[in-house]
Amino acid sequence: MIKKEDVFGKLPEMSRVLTIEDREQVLDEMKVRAYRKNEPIYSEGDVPSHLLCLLSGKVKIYKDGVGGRAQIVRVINAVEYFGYRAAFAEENYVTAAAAFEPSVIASIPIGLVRQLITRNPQLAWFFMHRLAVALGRSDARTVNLTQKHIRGRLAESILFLKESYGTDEDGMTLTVYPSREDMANLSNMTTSNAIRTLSAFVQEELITLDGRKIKILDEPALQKISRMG
Amino acid sequence: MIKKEDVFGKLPEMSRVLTIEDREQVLDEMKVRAYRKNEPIYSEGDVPSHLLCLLSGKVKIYKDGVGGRAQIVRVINAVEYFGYRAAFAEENYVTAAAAFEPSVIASIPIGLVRQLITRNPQLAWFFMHRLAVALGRSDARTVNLTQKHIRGRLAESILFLKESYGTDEDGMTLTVYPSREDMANLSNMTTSNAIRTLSAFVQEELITLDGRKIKILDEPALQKISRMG
DNA sequence: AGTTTTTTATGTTTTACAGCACAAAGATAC
DNA sequence: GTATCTTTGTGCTGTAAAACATAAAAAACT
Repeated sequence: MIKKEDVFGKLPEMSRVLTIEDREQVLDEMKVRAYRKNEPIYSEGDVPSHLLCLLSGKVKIYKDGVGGRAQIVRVINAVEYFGYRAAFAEENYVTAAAAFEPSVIASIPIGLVRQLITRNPQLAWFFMHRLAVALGRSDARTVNLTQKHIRGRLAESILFLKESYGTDEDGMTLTVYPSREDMANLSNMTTSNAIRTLSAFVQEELITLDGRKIKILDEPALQKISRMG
Repeated sequence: MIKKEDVFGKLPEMSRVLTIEDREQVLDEMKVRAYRKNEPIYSEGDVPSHLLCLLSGKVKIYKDGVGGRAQIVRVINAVEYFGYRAAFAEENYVTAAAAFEPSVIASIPIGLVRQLITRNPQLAWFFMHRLAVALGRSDARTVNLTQKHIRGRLAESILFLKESYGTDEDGMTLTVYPSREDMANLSNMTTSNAIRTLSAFVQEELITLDGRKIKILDEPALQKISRMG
């Protein structure tokens, strides 16, 4: 059983800037639930009703495109808010979210969040900052995914996962275990090509693979491949 | 000569929600200048110092990618704010901006804007809303540009320009006159292919071309091509 | 344990698109 | 008014990556 009192202290910024009364209201209205691996969290077209906060686990935000091919547009790491863009834009979701691995997620009704933001300029600035950073990343991603060649895109995805989720103590082994299909959906390529190109990277001793475990052997080389396209 | 007093009334949201004192401060610190066609407004890597507002004209936001190929990520129509993402993210610009056609732009120091936002929840919400909408568009664009085929991407760009800048009284002729290279940079393709595919659309009587003037003849067909990829 | 389903792997074929090359038409400069 | 530069237009060639086809391996289910 998850205690909401313990959860509140983890919420970024909110635990820092809210008044006592606001804290109590958040605690009162917040819900917490666990998601199984690959379990959907929300879907394209859904009406956004809550601000979500990933307390533990890993989440992917993706968009289904032409011919059922999905593109992962963003990944979420604990402890981070997500799922608020659509609500702030007053739109339905244009993306879907699913758990990469078993995850625990807190949700706070969006109406309450909007009140808090109105009352609290620090919190407003916090979310503006996050949105602005995300938009910059998204624009960069658009260009990278469209202009780079397969090897460049895959190299970038590997580095992106390292950036996003970090590594084991060895500093080399990714702590996320994506399927080949996930790698393809990150890198805008078919699963076949993700498999093929990963194999090529192993051959060239840039990485090693152990099932879904990816270990980076030559990060500078990957960076170069990513940059060159 | 442009009178700043006349300009203030045009500024979205600000002219509506600011206090008298804040209005005066904005008027005092605001600058207005004109840009010639294709003149750069800011460049990738620049430090953002001002909130910009396009008073008249048209602006493209783009990013240079691999091999000098540019990708237009967003377009701005009057009267609309732009150039604030980087400042809000506390980053340097990751994109560049240039005038599509002769344009007049007001600029307000970003420090002042941040003060206004802190004092004024309505204004904060306004910018959050804009950022959230832009992020959704950017994510959608990522998928469209990566997954659709050339014809789909070009059809989408034509519809995108219609959405963004509108049409003449006939409801069919775009009010923006992009070069073939602009069309290519919007649609993630080479200039040759933009030319070729535009010609194909003319052949198929989906559009007519008169120099850079694009007239849509069969919008439903273009929408279908855009959707199908 | 055995059966089915999913994931990974690899080879082959096809094609969409980039990359030239070149020419004509327009725009800009001198 | 001629020369130069830019933009537009078309044809041809090469290739990167998708599409398709199997098969082995791993995982999930009975």
